[in-house]
Amino acid sequence: VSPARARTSLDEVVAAGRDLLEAGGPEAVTMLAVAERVGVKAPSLYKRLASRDALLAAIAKATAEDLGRTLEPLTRDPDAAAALRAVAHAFRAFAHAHPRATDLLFADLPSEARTTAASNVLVSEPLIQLAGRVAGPAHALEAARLVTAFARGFVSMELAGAFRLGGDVDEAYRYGIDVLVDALSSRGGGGARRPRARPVSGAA
Amino acid sequence: VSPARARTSLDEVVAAGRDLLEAGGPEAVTMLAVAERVGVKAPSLYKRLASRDALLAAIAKATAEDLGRTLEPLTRDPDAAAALRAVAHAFRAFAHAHPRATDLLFADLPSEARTTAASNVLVSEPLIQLAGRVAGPAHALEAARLVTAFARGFVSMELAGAFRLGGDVDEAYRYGIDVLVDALSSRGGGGARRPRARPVSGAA
DNA sequence: ACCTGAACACCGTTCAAGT
DNA sequence: ACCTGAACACCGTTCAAGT
Repeated sequence: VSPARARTSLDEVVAAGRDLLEAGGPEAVTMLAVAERVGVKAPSLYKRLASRDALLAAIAKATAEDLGRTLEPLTRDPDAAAALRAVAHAFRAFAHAHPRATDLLFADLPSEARTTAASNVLVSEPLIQLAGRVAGPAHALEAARLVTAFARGFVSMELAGAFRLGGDVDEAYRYGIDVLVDALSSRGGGGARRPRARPVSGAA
Repeated sequence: VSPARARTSLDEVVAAGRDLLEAGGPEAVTMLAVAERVGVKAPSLYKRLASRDALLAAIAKATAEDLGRTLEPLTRDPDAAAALRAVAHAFRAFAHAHPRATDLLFADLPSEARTTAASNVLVSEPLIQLAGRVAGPAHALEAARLVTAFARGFVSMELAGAFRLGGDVDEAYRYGIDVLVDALSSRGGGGARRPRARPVSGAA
């Protein structure tokens, strides 16, 4: 006789999870709510995913991929300092567009699978290379971590509502990024603020 | 007849919650586990706290107070740049000593009560004044946010295990703090690295 | 091969009743 | 005035049974 045909898919399940996460936070990502959204009963989800934690990890991974696709092209600007600033501002814009998912990317996961995603994207090859172009190859990794840590910290505090002492928050972010990029530039290799004609990889 | 006498207290309940949090993460902070620890049944906890969220908020608040007490004295060093570096390193040490609680301070809370605590401590009066001494009064708030965001971002990524590309993590933090403090100093008011005899509050 | 209903363990929370 | 046992709703997860 006819075996039951699949009524949903892993992608659909993850997409439903992302919607619920953005709409109501992690606590709204219930196996029951996800199941209802994809037109299935909760136990069926376990054909696609081992657990709710695995679902959250899958959401984090999908988000990390989106973020990576958003940022990567920006690292190619021949003006390395401008590229680094652009990446930082694009990260913040992404976080504003997907606040809960960005939070999840860094923070929420129990167990191991958690920040793997975030670290792989945000301190990944293209960003480290870019940081090396700005700060000099000897400090590539440290410079990437410096910018990443600032951006992540600023945005997470901002999303959590930690900036309630007034002041222009956009301006504070721009100030921070400018200070960082300028400092890294002047410590790093050659011309700090002069755009370079093309990427260099071993400048003194 | 004799009314039942109190078998525990709010302080004891919060202390039990902090122990459980540090030992097993937020999911280990169960009303049942807390109740067992203080020698009471779970429903009795609701005489002290409105909800589990209120317990987490109380834990965050207590942690914020500890952190504030740890950092505040360091802001008094007449050498403002040295003081700012010391605050940053002390914050990281605190986070290493109380990783789950520090995470909670910034991230975990549902509802409103959450990051109130963190923001009130980490971007509070003494820190803003200190940042103003380093970067000049016009940029006090932005400079405080810059250092705070970096420290919070770095430490949270570190605690989440996001730094697995090798490199000396201690050194990366020191590098970041030094770059930041130097950059703020040279942008800010008067003598960047020369210690000042006593705090100033309105330097050009 | 995927689906479902029923069931289990666990948890936050309420409440009537005890002292 | 604080304590408790019992109960409820909700949730993640398992599993035997259906197609």
